[in-house]
Amino acid sequence: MSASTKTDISRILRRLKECGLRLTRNRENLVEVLAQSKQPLSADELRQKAGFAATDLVTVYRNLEAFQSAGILQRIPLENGSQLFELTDLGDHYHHLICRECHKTERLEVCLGEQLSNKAKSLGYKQIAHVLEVYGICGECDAQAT
Amino acid sequence: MSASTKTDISRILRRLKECGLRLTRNRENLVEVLAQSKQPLSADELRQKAGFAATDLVTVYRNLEAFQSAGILQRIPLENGSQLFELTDLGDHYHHLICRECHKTERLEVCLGEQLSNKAKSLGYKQIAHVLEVYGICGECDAQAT
DNA sequence: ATGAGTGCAAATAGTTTGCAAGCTG
DNA sequence: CAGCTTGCAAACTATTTGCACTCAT
Repeated sequence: MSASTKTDISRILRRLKECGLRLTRNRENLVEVLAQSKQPLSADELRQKAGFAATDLVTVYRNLEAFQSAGILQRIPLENGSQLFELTDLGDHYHHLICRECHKTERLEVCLGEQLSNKAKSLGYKQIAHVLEVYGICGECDAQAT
Repeated sequence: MSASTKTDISRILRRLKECGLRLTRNRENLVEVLAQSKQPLSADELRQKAGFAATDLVTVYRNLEAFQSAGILQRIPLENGSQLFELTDLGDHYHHLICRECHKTERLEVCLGEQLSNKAKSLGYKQIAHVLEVYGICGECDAQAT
């Protein structure tokens, strides 16, 4: 895992460079935290885990935006309007089952991407994207709720 | 349309009453606006269309919350974290193709509800809900963007 | 050295909460 | 008349923007 994570990281950094983004301490940190996290993270969790380097939330947001444009990051919307962030393989994306309490997530196998895009295109829509997420209370959180 | 809308409205109001909600001028107005709108509306659009009665956005939000609990209303999340609201038939719900510019929406036929719920249940999740929305730029908005 | 990247402060948008007064059943 | 509803003001959260300074290339 750690070996493959390491190569993942340098591959991602290379990709960022190819997109004309500069390699900064902040960005390296953020990519590393994202790559090592087994779960999608909120902007603030990300800042905390990135330690001293990524002190400012603003920087986190701006870099997440840049990462998304570079096609290496996906946003996962929560029911309350905030979001989690997760690395993806170039342009790929995933759907999830998400606990609304602890934000633990599991990837779902389904994806209707093509079907939905075709429908949208046939109706004259451009720049199509879709969201498919399932929310619930996981076993642990439900137990804790007494 | 207007005749059936009228019966729709009284049926909905009856339902609210059954749920222990009082019938106020505000609520009647909101239900009427929602029932007559061919498109889902934002909280603020709803307030404006409801006219003099529903002056306060706070009241709109509180009533939308109540309507949802009564099972007659669905929230549609947008990409920016805000939401649109739409009446639904008791507990039913829909998925949409939504223009990110003008918020025009079309209902989609797909719904993976059962499949997704089963998966989530099998993983020990409770209080399961899901979101499936498609976003794009509709033909008109794309043309206007020049 | 040039312009992308950053931090700080402040603004924003959408939504929520507290509390006193008003209205429904 | 009890207590659900409402309005006003204010708080809140997540996110965005402006601007001067810094750093990667």
